[in-house]
Amino acid sequence: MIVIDYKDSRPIYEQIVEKFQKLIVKGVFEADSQMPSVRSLAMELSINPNTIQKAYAELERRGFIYTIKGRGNFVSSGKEYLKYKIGEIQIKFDKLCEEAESVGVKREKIAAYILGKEMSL
Amino acid sequence: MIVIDYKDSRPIYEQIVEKFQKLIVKGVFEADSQMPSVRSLAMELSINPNTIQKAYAELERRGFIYTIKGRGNFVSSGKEYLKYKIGEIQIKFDKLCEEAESVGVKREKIAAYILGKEMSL
DNA sequence: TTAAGTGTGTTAGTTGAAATAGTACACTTA
DNA sequence: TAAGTGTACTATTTCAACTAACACACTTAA
Repeated sequence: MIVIDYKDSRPIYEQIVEKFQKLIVKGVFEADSQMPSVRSLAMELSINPNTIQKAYAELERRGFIYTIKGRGNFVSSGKEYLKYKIGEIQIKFDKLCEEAESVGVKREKIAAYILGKEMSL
Repeated sequence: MIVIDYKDSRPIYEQIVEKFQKLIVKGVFEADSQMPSVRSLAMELSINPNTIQKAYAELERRGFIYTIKGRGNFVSSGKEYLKYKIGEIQIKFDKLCEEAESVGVKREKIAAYILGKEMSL
């Protein structure tokens, strides 16, 4: 199911995150179904359990899975990740708006630019 | 004028960039006045000329100074850096808007959020 | 209670990209 | 031509990210 590409320069845990993320977004897994345990997947891929752990922690941070200590990792209900992602985007807009204001660009101007009513900031 | 802080974890060239940037923004240097040469400043700070070169290249990229080969580096006219910075911010807004649209957030909604007419995206 | 499963935390080793240095080259001016 | 300037190439160093080893803690079922 999951294959590591050692020609790929990206870290292993990142490859794992991406692959599960795609599968979950596609709806391949049922909500609340159990993920492979960190040990079994590590064994299958011949890598250290900590690397799977790191991937799972990131998937949890992004809202794709949730963890119950001693029981395992489980797939989140489908829309959790969208909520997470929009939250992240909102934070980025907040920071960027502050940055723009610090160089004299007003919010009205930003809004107009985004709506295509102004060609530049 | 410029002092390196070796307790500071940031790289030397970055410290130099920041210090000159602040001085130039403050208007301490006249426009078109000459910067210290890479060699003289390197000598003064007891570091390699390439490190100064790297700092100056970054300052040029940001629009704070300009270079004439064989002659030296010179301070840009005051407003160059603002133009640069606003350009950078514009690019970031473009990317962020695309990202938002990819998860179903419309531009109208973004504009409304930025203007404070909506509490969240 | 115990055994076998699960995740977690701490520490140590590895490795690759970024930072810095050494050196040689090219342009500008007097 | 000499003494100043910036620049390019390569080598070395350093440090943070990644991965691994191992011990600990929780959950469940027999």
